[in-house]
Amino acid sequence: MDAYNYIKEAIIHGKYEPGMRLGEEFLAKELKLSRTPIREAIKQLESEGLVTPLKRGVSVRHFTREDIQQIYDLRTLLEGYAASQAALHRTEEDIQKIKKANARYEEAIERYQEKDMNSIKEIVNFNQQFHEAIISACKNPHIYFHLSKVVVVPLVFRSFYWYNSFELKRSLEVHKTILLAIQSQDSERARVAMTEHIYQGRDQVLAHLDEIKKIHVLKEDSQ
Amino acid sequence: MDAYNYIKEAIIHGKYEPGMRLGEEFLAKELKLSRTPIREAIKQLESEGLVTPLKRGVSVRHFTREDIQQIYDLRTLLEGYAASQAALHRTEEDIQKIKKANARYEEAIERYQEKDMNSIKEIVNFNQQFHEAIISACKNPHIYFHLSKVVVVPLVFRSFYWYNSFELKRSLEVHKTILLAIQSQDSERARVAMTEHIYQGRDQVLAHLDEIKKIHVLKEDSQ
DNA sequence: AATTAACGCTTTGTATACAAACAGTCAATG
DNA sequence: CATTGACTGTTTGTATACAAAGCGTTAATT
Repeated sequence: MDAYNYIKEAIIHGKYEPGMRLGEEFLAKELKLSRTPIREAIKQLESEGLVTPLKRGVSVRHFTREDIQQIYDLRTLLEGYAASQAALHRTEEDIQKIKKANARYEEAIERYQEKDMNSIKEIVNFNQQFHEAIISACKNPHIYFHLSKVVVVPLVFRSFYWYNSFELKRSLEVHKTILLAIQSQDSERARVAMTEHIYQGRDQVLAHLDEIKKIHVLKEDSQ
Repeated sequence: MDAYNYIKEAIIHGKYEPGMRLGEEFLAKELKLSRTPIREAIKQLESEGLVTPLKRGVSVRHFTREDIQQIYDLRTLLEGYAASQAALHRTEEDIQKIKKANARYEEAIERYQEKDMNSIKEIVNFNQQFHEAIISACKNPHIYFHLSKVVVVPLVFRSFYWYNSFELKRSLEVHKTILLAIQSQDSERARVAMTEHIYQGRDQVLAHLDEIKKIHVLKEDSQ
């Protein structure tokens, strides 16, 4: 794995906590690389907004309540639109992909063990596949490109950390509603259901924002 | 000016044409720098989508008709939303800023000389200030952040290259309509007017897409 | 005692050297 | 004649060395 993805994952999973300073030398040692590739990775992360520039170096970005409100407003707008367009332009193949992702999501939820990192990673991953399948079904690759930067994965990951079994199942049901709307080309319903779904995710993030600053990464988690 | 901005400007103004390969060594000579800072700049431009990765190195991104359609769809969605929110949340100060930008825009249009690069640059610049003033009036800095990446400046620049005096004045009138709607907190009107305005810009780009591949950068333009 | 100047240490920015990967060419072989 | 293989030159990827800029601490002066 290259420097960019390594650092990104570390931020997503909370290994590098919000506010933590990321010195080049430090990262170079951590990844056993020289500073050159590290610097390039940092530049990219900076342009995505995952780290914020300091007077010297960067630190892991910290998101305030207000940030989260605003980011999710943006996300509902874009992903709601994507869902509505997907309903209009989806092919049979798109539908199969969405179904498949959601089936895997369902399986992962059944296997779910509270607060187990690998279990969460799995769920987050299939959830992401579901959303991405819809976004790519809208036939506007530029939406996909930009949404992948709007969706701040650390926040999504945190929201799943706090889901309980019931909430996961509810989220699964909403996924099914969205799928059905897209399948039956009901674009407005798809938009509204997606919008509501994302707002629920936002509420989850906001509800648990203060509880801990860091999700503890367990030993057995690091491969 | 740093490597990133230099290359970006060169792409915007057509000095580096779409499809042109940008080798590190070449850019290093051009900017009289070593490859190290060049590479960092390229990584950033890549993550913004201004250049596309090749098997080896990158080339200046070429936008197809379809790309332009899709990008502008996205832009209307976001900037239409921004205008509607600006209408709801604008302060008196915001209005003054928008007015001021538009006044300068008007002056620049009066001074306009067809196909003169500096004249166009000036107009593009004040137009941008107008749009940015509205976006920042919507009080969601994340929208600003992402819109600045959605709005592909090379395309905007090209569209202005082809505007004639009449079209510029019409665009000015639409600006005034948008301003009025924001001032009177008519959010839906602001959204619709902005959306229409951007679609007009898109039509302009599409209409002249084939005419030339490159806008010739005049000697006296390079400072 | 407080303010500032200067020094040294840490960290980032840039250049250069070297290693690795890729593309194109030419020759050998079926 | 086409296809494959090795060779060569070019370009990117990484490491390291050095330059420049920031920050903290200490010492000197008021």
